[in-house]
Amino acid sequence: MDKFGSIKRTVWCGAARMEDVGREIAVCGWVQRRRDLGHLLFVDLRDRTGILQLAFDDQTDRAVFEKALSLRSEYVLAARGRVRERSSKNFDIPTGEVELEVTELQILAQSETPPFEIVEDSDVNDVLRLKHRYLDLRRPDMVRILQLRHKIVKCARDYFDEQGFLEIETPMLTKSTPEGARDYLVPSRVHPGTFYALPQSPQQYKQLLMVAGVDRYFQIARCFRDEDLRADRQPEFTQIDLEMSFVDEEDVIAINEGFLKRVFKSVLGVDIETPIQRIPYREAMERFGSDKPDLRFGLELCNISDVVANCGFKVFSGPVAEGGSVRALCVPGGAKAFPRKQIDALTDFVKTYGAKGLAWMRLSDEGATSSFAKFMTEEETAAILSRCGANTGDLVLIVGDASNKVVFAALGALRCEVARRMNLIPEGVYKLVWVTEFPMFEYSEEEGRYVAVHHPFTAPMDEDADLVETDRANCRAKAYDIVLNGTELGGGSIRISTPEMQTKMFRALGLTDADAQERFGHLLTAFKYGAPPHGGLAYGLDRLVMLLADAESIRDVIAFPKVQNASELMTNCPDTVDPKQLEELHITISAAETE
RNA sequence: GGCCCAGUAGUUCAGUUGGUUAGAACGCCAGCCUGUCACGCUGGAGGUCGACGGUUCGAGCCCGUUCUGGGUCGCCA
Repeated sequence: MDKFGSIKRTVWCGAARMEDVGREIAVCGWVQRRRDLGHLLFVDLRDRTGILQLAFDDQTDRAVFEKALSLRSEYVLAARGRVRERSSKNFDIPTGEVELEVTELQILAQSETPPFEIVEDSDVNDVLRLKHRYLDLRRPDMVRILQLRHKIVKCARDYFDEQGFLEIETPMLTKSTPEGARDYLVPSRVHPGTFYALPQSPQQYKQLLMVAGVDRYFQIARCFRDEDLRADRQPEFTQIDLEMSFVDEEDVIAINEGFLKRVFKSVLGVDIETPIQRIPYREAMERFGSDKPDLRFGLELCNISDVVANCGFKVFSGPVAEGGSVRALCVPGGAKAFPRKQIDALTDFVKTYGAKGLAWMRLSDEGATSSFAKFMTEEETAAILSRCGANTGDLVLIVGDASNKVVFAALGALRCEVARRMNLIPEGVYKLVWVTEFPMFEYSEEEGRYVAVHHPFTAPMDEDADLVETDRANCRAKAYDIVLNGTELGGGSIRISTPEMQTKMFRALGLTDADAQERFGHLLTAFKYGAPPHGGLAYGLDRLVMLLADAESIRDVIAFPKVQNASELMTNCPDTVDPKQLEELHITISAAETE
């Protein structure tokens, strides 16, 4: 092994070009591959910018050649030499017209044979990749994602800085306000029996910054939620978080359309159209069965409740009578695309969303066939087809349930599934939409009370302000989500900024004034000292990177992600701790897992 | 907490109806090779078939349990 120092890098591996021919340069990197031709030896040297071929032969310098013979995959090298034109060129890589004729070689580190090859588009399983994430991150596709992520964050910093925003850090050790997601807790040593919570978002702090007169704040904010993971959900994630004073919805939306325009242009070179389309929540649910509709394809839902309200088929008439609905998805050309077996699979699919079944109707040249023909008159069947606008060759899929929530969930998901199966989703298309006028409250069966759909600091729409007290079910909020291709990228709202309305809000959520004071007293008190009207938005940075990088999993866009059970495979955490640490924290473990 | 999927060499996989000594490619090791670039050629090493238990004359294959991962519903103010 050689001591580092006498060879210092002058250029990155990926940078060498024809115009460098004749220049003396020095490069550093890892051995990607060695090609031993006997009296001639080639080594591909890789750093994060690319690959440069090093050339050795036994005539020029015997000692350097012998040293090169000992090289193996992933050895770390520093090499100095002269750039020369290759006698046979490789036009597949950017540096492929040149090579480095090495005159001085240092081996800075040896490497064991890595557990998997460091190559692009590796199909090695996730466990192995994550256990050796430092190797996984050497792969060019991972390097590109890290760079893309950096670029997006840089773009956010530049843009919001230009718009007069101050980047301010808010605490990681905060007060637990258990409303919504589970908190990660941190025990206090100094105050026995008490706990900090890691922030689920900087929400309250950023509002307090508005009271402080900061006016425009943003932060690349790490957030924590102790809930189960998904392909697009990690317990520890990052938001681009911002808040503005003296604004209404239009101002927040305008600033963010500027940001989205900028980030799409600078990262993907894509021009997005502004203003971005807006759809009220109610309409999004009716048309797409989702509050984050994917607008890259059609397949809108159709309400057939009134058509089937009095039909003989109880599966349809029942839900309508019970206050639910029956809705249909008309699939053009679906009659052939979905044979019986496929429809059975779709039935299983909708059942996962709570639907009791999936009714279907095919319209072919021979007429209509359906899963419910014997329960219905021809007129009733015809009425459904007519309502759906079904043509010959189409398939109509129908879900009815006493709960509209189930109908929307099942059909909203089915709509996307059908589009996937029929390849209706165009690639390289970015459909952004603002979903607005979210309901303020949602009744939680589990808790037996109304809970905030967004969060309890969201302001009601001006025309619905009285409904906070009188009709929670129909009260709408000044809340908006930005949705990209069916994924919620971010969300925000205009906030409540008076103690009176905030107090009303807490009461509406079933909190006593004493509870509200105990949990949110800081905010209520702050609002007594002159809170400007304010609002903001937070993006899920990881999801944004995922979509722009076209990554399948959120793990691919986070340097050191956690796996589904929220552990981290490389460092093996969470882990037990020394009893002494627990003692200092005044903690006793009551039910330890037996190892 | 529920449901679904996967686990065979270092890696990615194949493995017939349950039947002799579990194969391939890549990687690794050794030898040969002066223009390769997924170098080539020759040879070699490498396996607790995730684990445990059961059925069977016999299990990589069938059954049960379990572990590890993935997806998803619930959950995610």
